[in-house]
Amino acid sequence: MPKQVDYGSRRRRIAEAVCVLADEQGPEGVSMRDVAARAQVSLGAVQRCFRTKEEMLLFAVEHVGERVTERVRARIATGPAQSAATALGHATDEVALLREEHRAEARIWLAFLAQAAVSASLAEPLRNSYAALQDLFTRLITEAAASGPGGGAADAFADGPDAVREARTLLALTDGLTGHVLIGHLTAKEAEGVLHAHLAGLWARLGVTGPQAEG
Amino acid sequence: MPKQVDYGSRRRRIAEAVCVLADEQGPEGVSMRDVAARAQVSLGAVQRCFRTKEEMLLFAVEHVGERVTERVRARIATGPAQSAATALGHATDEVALLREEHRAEARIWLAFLAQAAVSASLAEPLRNSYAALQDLFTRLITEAAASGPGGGAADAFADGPDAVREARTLLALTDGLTGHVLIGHLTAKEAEGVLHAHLAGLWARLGVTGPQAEG
DNA sequence: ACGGAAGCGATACAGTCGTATCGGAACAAG
DNA sequence: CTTGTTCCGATACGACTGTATCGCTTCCGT
Repeated sequence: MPKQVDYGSRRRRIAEAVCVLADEQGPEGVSMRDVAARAQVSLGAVQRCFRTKEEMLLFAVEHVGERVTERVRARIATGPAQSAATALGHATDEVALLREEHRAEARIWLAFLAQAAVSASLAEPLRNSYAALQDLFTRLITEAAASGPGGGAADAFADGPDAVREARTLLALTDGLTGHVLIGHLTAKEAEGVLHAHLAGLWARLGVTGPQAEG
Repeated sequence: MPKQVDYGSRRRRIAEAVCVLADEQGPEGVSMRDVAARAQVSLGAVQRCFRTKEEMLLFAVEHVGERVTERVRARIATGPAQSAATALGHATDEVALLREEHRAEARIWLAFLAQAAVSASLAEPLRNSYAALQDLFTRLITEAAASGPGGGAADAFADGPDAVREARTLLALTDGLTGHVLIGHLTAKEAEGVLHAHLAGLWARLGVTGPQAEG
C-alpha cells in the first residue's frame, strides 16, 4: 500500500479557505484556484479531495453548520446550573451571529442560504442545521415553561405545538435580524434590542420571570 | 436628431429578464448574454442600456424593491374602512412572499440580499426598501394601538421606540420565514401559522382585538 | 531493495464571462 | 437627397472558469 495522507484534515482546511473566500466575494465567486491558494495547497490537491466544485461547497456548508450548532450547544452547556431561560438567551445570541467576530460566519451562512434556494443539494445540509437548532430551541422553551412558578404554565405549553411554533419564530427572527445587520439596515445593537425584547415577551407569555443575574 | 428609442421600457424589460434568471440560478449566475437572450434583445442592446453588469444588477434590485413595496402599499390601500390591524396582517403576508406565485420574487430577494452582504453598492437600494417597509409597519402599528379600546394603549405605545421595535421584529420575522420556506425547512402553511401567531400576540400586547371578519 | 500504487503539481483544454470595437442600418434635419 | 447622429447586432479579445491529463516523486508492503 502506497502513500497515504490525512484527507479529513485537508478537507477541513480547504473548507476553511472556502469560508474565508465566500465571506469576501459570495459563494459562487470562489474559484478552485483561489481556494487552493488560500489553503496553501495545489489545485490538484483540491481536486483530489473533492471530485467537483459542488462537492467542495457541500462539504463547506456542512462544516459551517456543524461549527455553528456546536458552538451553540457548547454555549448553553457552560454551567448546568443556569435556567433554561438564560440558556435560550445565550443560544439565540449565538445563532444570530451578531458579534463582530462572527460577522464573517453570518455572511457565509447567508450566502449559502441564498445558494441553497436554487440548488437542492445545498439545501439539505442547511435544513439539517435548522432542524437541529429548532429542536434545541423547542427543548429549551418547554424546559423554561416547566420551570415556571410551580410549573404552572407547563400544562398549557408542555411540548405542545406552541413550543415548536415559538422555536420557529425565534429561529426565523434571529435569521432575519442577522441579514438586516449584514446589509446595514440595523446595527448589531438594534438587532440585539429587538431580539431581547422578543425574548422578554416570550418569558411573559410563559409565565416565567426570565433570566435573573445568574452567570 | 437621429433615431431615438425608449430606454426606460427597455431597461425595465431587461430587469425582468434579470429577475427570471436570478430566480433560476442565483444573481451571480446570470450572464449578460443570457439576459439579452431572455429579454429578446441583442447583447449590444443590453450593453447600451447599462454600461456595466453591476449597473444592470443595481437597476434590477431597485426594480424588484419598488415592485414589492408598491404591492404592499396597494394591498393595504384596498379599502380604507379596514382596521390598521387587518392592514398590517395583509402587509406582512405580502412581504413574507409566502404565496406560491411570489416564490420567484422571494428567491430573487434572497439572492440579492446575500449579494448585498458583500457588495456595498447593492446594499443601498435594499436598505431603502427595508426602511420604507419598516416605516410602513411602524405607522400601522401605532395606528392600531391608537384604535384600541378607547385608545387606551396609545399612551404607552404611541410612536414610541416600542412601535419601531415591533416593526423591526415583524420585518425580520417575515424575512427569516421567507428564507426558511425557500430552502424547505418550513412549509408555507407552517410559516403562515408562525406569522399569524406572532401577530395575535402583538394584538394582545397592544390591547386591541385584532382583525375581525371584515373583508 | 524494489515494484507499484497513491499523491503530487504543472499544464492543457474547452468554455464562458464581461467588455470593447466596428461597419452598416435607420432616421431626423437641412 | 444628403448629411450627421444614434442605434444596431455581430464579432473580437483577454481573462478567467472547472475539469482532465500527465510525467514525476514518495513511500508502503512484500
